[in-house]
Amino acid sequence: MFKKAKQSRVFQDVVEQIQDAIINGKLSPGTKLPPERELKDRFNTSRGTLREALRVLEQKGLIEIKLGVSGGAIVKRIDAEPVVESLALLIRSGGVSLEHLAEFRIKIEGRLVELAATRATKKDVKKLEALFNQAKACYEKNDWENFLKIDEKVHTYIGTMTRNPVFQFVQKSVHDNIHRYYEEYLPMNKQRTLENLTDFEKIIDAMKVNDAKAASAIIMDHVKRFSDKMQEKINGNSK
Amino acid sequence: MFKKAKQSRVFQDVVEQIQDAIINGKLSPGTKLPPERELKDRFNTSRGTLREALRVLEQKGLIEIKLGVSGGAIVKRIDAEPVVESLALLIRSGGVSLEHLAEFRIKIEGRLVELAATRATKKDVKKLEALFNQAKACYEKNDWENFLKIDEKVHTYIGTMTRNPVFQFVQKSVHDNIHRYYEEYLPMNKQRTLENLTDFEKIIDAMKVNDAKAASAIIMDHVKRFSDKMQEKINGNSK
DNA sequence: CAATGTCGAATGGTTTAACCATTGGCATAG
DNA sequence: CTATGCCAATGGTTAAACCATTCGACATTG
Repeated sequence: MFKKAKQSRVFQDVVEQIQDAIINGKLSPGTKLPPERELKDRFNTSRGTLREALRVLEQKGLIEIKLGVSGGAIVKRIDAEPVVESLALLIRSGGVSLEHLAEFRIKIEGRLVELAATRATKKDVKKLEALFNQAKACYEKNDWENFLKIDEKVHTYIGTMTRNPVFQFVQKSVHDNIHRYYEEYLPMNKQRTLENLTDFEKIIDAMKVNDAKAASAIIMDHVKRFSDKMQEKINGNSK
Repeated sequence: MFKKAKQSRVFQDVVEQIQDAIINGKLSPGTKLPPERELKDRFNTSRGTLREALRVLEQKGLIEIKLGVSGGAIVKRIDAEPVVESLALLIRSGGVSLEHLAEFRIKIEGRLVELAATRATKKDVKKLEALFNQAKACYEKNDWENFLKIDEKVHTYIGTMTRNPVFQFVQKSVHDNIHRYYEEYLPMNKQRTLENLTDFEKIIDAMKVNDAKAASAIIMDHVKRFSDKMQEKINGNSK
């Protein structure tokens, strides 16, 4: 019947006005807002209050604030970063275990790769091959740290290949957060890295011919195998 | 080689300290932080700066601020709200279309229901049946608005049944945002509501016997059917 | 005694005015 | 022309005061 009475906080009104202007395209990405001392007059408020509004907008990822002369608030292109960050907060605090994450990956990543394989272009394959060569170089130099970094890039890039931002930020959030566990519980070695590299090569081959079914099967096997190993390790350590 | 030099903004340091304390469980949900005038002394900063930090924490969904005597900042239980909100921003600004969301649902929701069906308890089935009866009552009273609300609750509850918070967050974020589109582009009618209700009943039957495969097939068909209809409607309207 | 009204203190919200810190351009010296 | 250093614009921070909301304590009234 009734809505909650709107709370009257001046800075919220300022946030809404600027946010609406950005969403409606009245302020495009790259536009510089006037300096604080001018904005405060326009909104007929104090600098402190205005700055609280700017903090909120910054946190929402709508503006970026630069220092110095010719600094100020600049309208940002809206991206998935705030989603990834808040999802990360949830994961880090919300009783999300490695097992939860692994289960999610096992169920979901096959489908994501399916989509990526279906939509893979020659350019995508080229990009993947470039990453493969970097990974191979790390393998040969026994540089596990950078190998893992490239591995994460690969997963993120495959997310991009879906051409669907929802998949992209889910993939990014999961991998951002799973990586910490990897480093802690599943230290790489020559054999494990080779295994990873082999899977990677197989996936590229499947992507080349847009074989969604094959690509999906490979990744699901890959994820499952690594998750099981990590789980073993964790159980073993806790004994 | 080098990391970006940390920018020196006092309020960011305050945010980090409080955020870390919350994430590490040193501050549990429900805990009240000291009043601003006391916090400012503890952090050795001014009230203005402290308040900017509180704004950021509030926006992150980590604290809630109440007015009046015995008011103040209270640590919140972290939930999916910030994810939902930032996702909504992305969608509203055109970064994510209905098509993107629908594609994601079609690929993912089957897997989620699989898991839910596998883990369904008698209590879960009872809860679903209760929701079913509410939905049926709305159907008979032609109360579409509340029907949709219950429909959303059902999807959220099925997310809960996975016993996996990652699935829960994703499900909630997607459905919160897809719902707006439903109301705008796919007004319910008697026939469509009945169709929805029938699918619901079938899923409950599958859940009762933990038939993951059947439950998954039903939901995937359901999602696909409704997404197609909505897409048709949108394409039709834009002509 | 119970319901109601009133007041005051605690706390967040806002304002003002000043100063500090960073940055980039411009003037000046070499 | 180049390099140095100064200056002004702009965000960051501080301090002190006042306003607005809330809630408990106490008084008033029936």
